[in-house]
Amino acid sequence: MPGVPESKSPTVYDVARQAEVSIATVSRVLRRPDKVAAATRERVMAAVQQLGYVPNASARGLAGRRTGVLGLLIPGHDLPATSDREDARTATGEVAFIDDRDGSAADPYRNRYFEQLVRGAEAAAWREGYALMVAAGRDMGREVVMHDLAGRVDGLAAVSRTVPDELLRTSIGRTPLVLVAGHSTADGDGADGGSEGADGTEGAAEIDGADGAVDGVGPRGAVGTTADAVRVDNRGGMRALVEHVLAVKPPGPVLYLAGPPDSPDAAGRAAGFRDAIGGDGAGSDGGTGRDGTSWSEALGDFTWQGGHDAVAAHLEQDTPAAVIAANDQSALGALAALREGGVDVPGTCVVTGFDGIDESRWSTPALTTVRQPMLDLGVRAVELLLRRIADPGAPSTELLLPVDVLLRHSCGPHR
Amino acid sequence: MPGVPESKSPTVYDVARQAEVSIATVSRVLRRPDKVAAATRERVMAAVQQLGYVPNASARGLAGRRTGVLGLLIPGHDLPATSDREDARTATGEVAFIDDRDGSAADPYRNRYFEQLVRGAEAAAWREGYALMVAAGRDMGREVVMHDLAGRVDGLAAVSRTVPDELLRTSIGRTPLVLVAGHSTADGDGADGGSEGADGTEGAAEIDGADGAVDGVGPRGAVGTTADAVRVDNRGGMRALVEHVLAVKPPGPVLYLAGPPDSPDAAGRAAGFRDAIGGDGAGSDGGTGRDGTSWSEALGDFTWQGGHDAVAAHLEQDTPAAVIAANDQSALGALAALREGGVDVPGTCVVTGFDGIDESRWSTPALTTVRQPMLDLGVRAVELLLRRIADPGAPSTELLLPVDVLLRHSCGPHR
DNA sequence: CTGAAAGCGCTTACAG
DNA sequence: CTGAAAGCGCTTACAG
Repeated sequence: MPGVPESKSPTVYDVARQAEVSIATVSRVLRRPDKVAAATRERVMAAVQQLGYVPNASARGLAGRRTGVLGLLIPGHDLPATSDREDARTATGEVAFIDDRDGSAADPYRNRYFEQLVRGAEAAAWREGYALMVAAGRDMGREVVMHDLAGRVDGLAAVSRTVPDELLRTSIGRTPLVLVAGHSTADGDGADGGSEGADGTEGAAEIDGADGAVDGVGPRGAVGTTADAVRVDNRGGMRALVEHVLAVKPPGPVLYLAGPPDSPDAAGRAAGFRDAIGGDGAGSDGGTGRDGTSWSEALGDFTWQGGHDAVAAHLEQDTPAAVIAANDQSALGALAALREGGVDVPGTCVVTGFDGIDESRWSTPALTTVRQPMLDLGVRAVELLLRRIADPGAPSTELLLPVDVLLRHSCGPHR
Repeated sequence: MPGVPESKSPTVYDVARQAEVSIATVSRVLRRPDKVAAATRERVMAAVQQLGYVPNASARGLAGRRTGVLGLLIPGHDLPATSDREDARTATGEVAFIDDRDGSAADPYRNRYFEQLVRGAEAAAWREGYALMVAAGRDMGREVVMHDLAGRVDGLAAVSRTVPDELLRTSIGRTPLVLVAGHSTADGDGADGGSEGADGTEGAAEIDGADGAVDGVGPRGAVGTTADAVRVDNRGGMRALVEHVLAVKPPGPVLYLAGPPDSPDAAGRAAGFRDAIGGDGAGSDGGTGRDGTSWSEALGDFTWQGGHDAVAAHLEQDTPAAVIAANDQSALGALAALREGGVDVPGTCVVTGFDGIDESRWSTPALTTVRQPMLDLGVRAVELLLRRIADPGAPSTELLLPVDVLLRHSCGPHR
């Protein structure tokens, strides 16, 4: 292969020499082909082909002051320990047999909630000519990951509460940032308090002190800077769902199975419930709705067990005609408690969830729920980020995405 | 905020000035802290903190001749058209109601098959100090994506047949490459022919002409270069599964529901079936196994419909005591055909699949199947890639990962 | 339409 | 242990 360097990648200089032009022209052909004479362009392209030239993204990023990469930070778990993954077998032909009649062999480490988000963001980014770099916040070293990411990208979309606001502030520096609605999925991560208005107003996200990176320990800045954000209409979705339930449920009282008090998602959904039920009792834990329906509230924690236990306890005093759960997992727990209590769903009592997780499709009966537009969330986050990058000084935007109600068997016939 | 530049990100020079050291020392503190005196190190770290310094990854990549990024190329679909995503509503409070009693509202664009792969690769990459950049091959512009990716990463893992080998060769240039086992999921993508031995030998993957980038059109190089590869033990998994089935199935003939002839996965699984059934007839489409079991083969195409139709047609002549399908989707189709034909599963006939897709858990009866270690596939691909990057001249490696058999109700009681 | 030249922000031998 | 200097491979005004 005469004249072709085997070991080293060709550079603009190699291409320029081969095409007998300057490196400026090579660059122009690659970036703004219309600015170059057709004949020259073809010579250069031929040289590019021949040499198998691939532009070095680092050099591009450095010279052009943009990386062409967007970052996405999502919650995530660490890998299962190697010993769990590998078992003892590595050789071919050793096959493990697993009794999975209960379906429990599904990977517990899987976090499906954000897969769609990633897909949406990824597609939108490439469509706009950006690559997407995804990082799942590890329990260990989130700051490291953040920091690392911040230096690699032109902008960062972060799922709310993936990292502490403090970290966002100091790590990100001047990197454009978009906050993406949090998640209601209970995931051991605990702290679900954060940037959304706890009253369900879902106000703009605030990052305090984003103005100064000088003092990392002093009092938070009095004037918070507002970041762009994309959220999901928790409140409107729950309102619509509950209005539907009130129209179709059997006569009798309603039980609202709430989420944890410190979750903004839970707060938004609770507000939607109150919007729909109306009447007195707003703010308290029970009352009579505007249509005369009597209702009460039980406290869940977004987990299956929490939902199960709360409903089981409630059943000892009363049998509801509807259980409105703040999320799917607790609704699934409620379903189990009702079954154990001999309550027919949806005949005697209808049940609804919120989130649209896979399990909601496969429960018996299948769960009526509100699906969050995770794909769109990703797309919008990228769009917002791009806007912010294009105009760093623009006023901050907050998008509230509409949701879908998925009608399934758990809320009975659809009159 | 006196002395703090608001608009421009601080560089090593700013840090050096603040800490009263040279930029070389700043760099050293960040990369090899042990090589710097403790006092100096602390001064520099303080300056880094104060200025909110974030290293520029492009500059690092350029100077250090490595990007610290690994690429992963997976098959993928484009985003649904905007009109499909957005509907007419954007305002809050507009909620769509969707009748999902049949569970069909699941996102058809979703490709779950690779989500685990990505997770495994992502986690492994970060663990090793690399970031991961994922690109889903778009129908349009795969080459563009590939090319773009190649310039951004230190190495690339590509799912087999995501892009044509030709493209791999010319686009990737000198970027280290690892091939990851293909997929058997029928996905409209069609061409499933490729790098695995069609006889089930699953030999090393060959990329022809990887030696020269000079001639993009001439005859393929006579000596193919072998790329590293990670594969899944299709053959061993199917063999183990079938041995189990032979032990538990009701008396009667076996039907092997094969995959498309041009699929290497299908070939590997078919080979595993023949290993297990033994006896004569190897290579033909039926015969008598070594234990006297009579068997025949029907051709499927990895789709539900293909499996359904093939089995429905078969039922007109014979009722099998076991249907071994080459993948889950066709097994699910087979299940439906058997139900329509009034054949009791697993009482009269047992059924098995291959892949471990979600739907296999939720079918009635739940499907016994072989689960591919997708998470591990991602982890191993990254490990192999890192090894290759560390030693470009090393002989190529091929890993064959063991699989799990998931025993569920479709193959009856487990004696 | 094209070229010469500066510069993007780091890392890394090489001296000392 | 620390600093001066070269250089990584591009892009982008600025001239012409």
